[in-house]
Amino acid sequence: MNKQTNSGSYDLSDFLPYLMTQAADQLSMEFQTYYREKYKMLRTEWRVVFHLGTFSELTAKDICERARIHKTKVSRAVSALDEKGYLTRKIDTNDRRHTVLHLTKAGEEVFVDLRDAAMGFDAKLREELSDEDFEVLHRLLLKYAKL
Amino acid sequence: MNKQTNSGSYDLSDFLPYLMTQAADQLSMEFQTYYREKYKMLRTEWRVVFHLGTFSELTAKDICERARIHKTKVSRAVSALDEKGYLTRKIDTNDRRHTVLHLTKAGEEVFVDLRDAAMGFDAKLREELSDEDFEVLHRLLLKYAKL
DNA sequence: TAAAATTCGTTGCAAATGAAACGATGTCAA
DNA sequence: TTGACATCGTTTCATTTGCAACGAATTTTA
Repeated sequence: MNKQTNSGSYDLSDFLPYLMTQAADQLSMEFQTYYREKYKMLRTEWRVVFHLGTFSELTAKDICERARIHKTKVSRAVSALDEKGYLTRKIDTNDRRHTVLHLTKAGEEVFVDLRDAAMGFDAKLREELSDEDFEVLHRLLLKYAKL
Repeated sequence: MNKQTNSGSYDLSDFLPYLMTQAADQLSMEFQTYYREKYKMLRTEWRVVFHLGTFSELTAKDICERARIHKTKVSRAVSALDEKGYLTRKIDTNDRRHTVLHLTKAGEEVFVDLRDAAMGFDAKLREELSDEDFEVLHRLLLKYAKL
């Protein structure tokens, strides 16, 4: 019924959180290499770019909530992207605690490139799966991710 | 056909590596809290304990390969576990570059407790899934994790 | 067998992370 | 009003990580 190698013993690969973490790490590797090498970006930076590319104008807080990233990490990612010239920050005149972010032209180009790369990678993965397998996987991951 | 929220736009939750990372993070959270608070252990430390508990005697190198963890991290985890009194190190007399590790009595108790907690957590997750869903999920994760 | 190369594990250093405190701003209630 | 509290984002500090260099032990090669 299950895939234990030693009869009676509990294997780490039976532990779903472990197995999923390993799988996610393997799947993320290739794409991570791409944005790290091509744009010298960290994971949080690429996620911020993605959210801004998709939703145009967001505050750091918005990104924290959407992406479930701690505000410290987002703050540093935003600073790094600002220094790279990929986004601008504009203080909200209605509530000066808020800073509205949006991508520059250069940032937009990075977004388009990375989004296309992600879509291509995704399409490739999907081709290897039957529709049924994909449906189950996507549904369960969505459920666990609580997105 | 797919779950996009904005027609025509590509959502991050469509990107399998991202979605799986988020799901894995959510699933790992509860268990992580358990070993962090109860035993002040880091993730790598619990994994080392698990491998030693399962396979009794291993070198640091063995653990690196089995768990796909960098030797630096394993080295530091082993040192930490040694200081906590959970394992012993014994230089291999046949090849003095190797150090054979194994759990102490205290380490064994930690292993049993954590393994049981993991099994319980796993069983709870599985109850919520149909056999078909579980089969698909487990098979695909094993495939991607390349374990 | 001597020199070069390899392996195992550790260490030093720079980068990345997490938690808590902070300043600036805004809200609410006395 | 003004004083207490909440929010947004940054900064500081301690911890964790990744990379490269290293020492000791062993194997390979010339």
